[in-house]
Amino acid sequence: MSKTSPFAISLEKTCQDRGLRLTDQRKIIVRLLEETISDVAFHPDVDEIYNRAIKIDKRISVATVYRTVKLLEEQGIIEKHDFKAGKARYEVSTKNHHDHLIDINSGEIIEFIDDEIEDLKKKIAKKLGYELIDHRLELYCKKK
Amino acid sequence: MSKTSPFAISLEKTCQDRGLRLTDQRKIIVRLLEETISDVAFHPDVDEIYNRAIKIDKRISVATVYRTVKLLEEQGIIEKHDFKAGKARYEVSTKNHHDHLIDINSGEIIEFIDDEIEDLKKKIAKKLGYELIDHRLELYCKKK
DNA sequence: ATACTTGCAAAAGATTTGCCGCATG
DNA sequence: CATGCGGCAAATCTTTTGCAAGTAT
Repeated sequence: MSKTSPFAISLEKTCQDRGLRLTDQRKIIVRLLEETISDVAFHPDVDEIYNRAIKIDKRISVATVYRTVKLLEEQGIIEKHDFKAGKARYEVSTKNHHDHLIDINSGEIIEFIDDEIEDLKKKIAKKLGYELIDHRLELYCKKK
Repeated sequence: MSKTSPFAISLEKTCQDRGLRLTDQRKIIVRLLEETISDVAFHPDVDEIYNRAIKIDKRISVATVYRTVKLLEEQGIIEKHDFKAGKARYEVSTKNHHDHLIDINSGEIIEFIDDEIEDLKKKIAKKLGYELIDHRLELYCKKK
């Protein structure tokens, strides 16, 4: 929160600009999600967000977290990931698309960007007669 | 069933070799899954398998489909996919790893293999100090 | 014979939703 | 003040599981 990343134009502001009502609970959730900008390895699931949230303000329910997270995703403000674990994980959308490497032992998530692979994705879609809209690449690895 | 693909060494045989008990219901499920070999666009979910199965033999339950599909996956005989739709989809494992292009309008799934991208994956993992164990690349596209 | 499988229905885990009082813009 | 939002609990959806009975090897 104090550490401002170049992307952190304040999600609260972004939400306001989109005309989303800024309730106390949304402010808290949005603030927590903001941490995923500076902490690239932090991809919380609903429960993690909820548990952190109630520590700040008890007047918040899981339902609200679910609703907020869904709303923000529809707005393209955050992204939903699945990482093979049964529950969804979220992070703030950044301008530059990145992929994920998941440490299958520790569960740690590492983000990476590789232009070469991004180009290839587009090229492959094109070759098959499609336009690339969205994509995901996940590398499940173990430490050497 | 009649059309034998080069990979179809008969899954039934494979199961036997692994010491899996071949019950009537397993035979049916396995036979249905075999179709994912010849029909590369066919990635059924549990319900689809179940619905086809009961047409062949009523004495089969969804629970068994879930149990069988899980068993086969643990054996590495089939693969589980998630494709952003809430439920898991399955296909028989083939020797050569391939990726998926999902038509976001029709839901159609296209498989493709690209050696260049496979190499890149390994290279990236290595660069980050990891060994690539598993990976998934999905391109969500729309027809041009 | 005996350990593994199955069906059924209940349970579990994640996510969604109806209702109604309440807060935001 | 009006519309949208939140809490709560019930409802959904997918997947798992306990139990008693049946079956493959």
